[in-house]
Amino acid sequence: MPEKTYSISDLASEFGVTTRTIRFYEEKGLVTPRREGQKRLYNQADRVRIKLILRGKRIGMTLDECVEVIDMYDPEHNNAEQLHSLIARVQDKRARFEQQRRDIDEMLKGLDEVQALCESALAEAGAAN
DNA sequence: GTTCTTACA
DNA sequence: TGTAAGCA
Repeated sequence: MPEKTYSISDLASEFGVTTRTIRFYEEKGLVTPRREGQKRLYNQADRVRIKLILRGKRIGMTLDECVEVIDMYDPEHNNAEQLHSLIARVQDKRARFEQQRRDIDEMLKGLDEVQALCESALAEAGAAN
């Protein structure tokens, strides 16, 4: 039987993105839906690809990284390469995010200090007047 | 009503 | 990516 297809709005609503987003991904070469005249027709593979791209984006991967990983798909050989590559990226992301968290904690600490200084200065001013 | 392209923010 | 214009 013929493969199920989807319109751009079908996928947009399913994944909670706008049609603009999907067309944008196409411009970037992340997906290449077949055309029926002018209309884009997405097949199951296109659908999965978009789903994977959005998943990658959620974990901090750039669109380019998503494509790199997705295009490594190689079921003929376990996908070992792709999986190892993905694991490496995940570890890298984790390290970066943890560093960012430390940086933010430091800034928060700095804010606490400044705020405390300001408040004590106000308290003294109030006591003097 | 839905999708498309193009262009600007 | 959002938004808008002008088509089909």
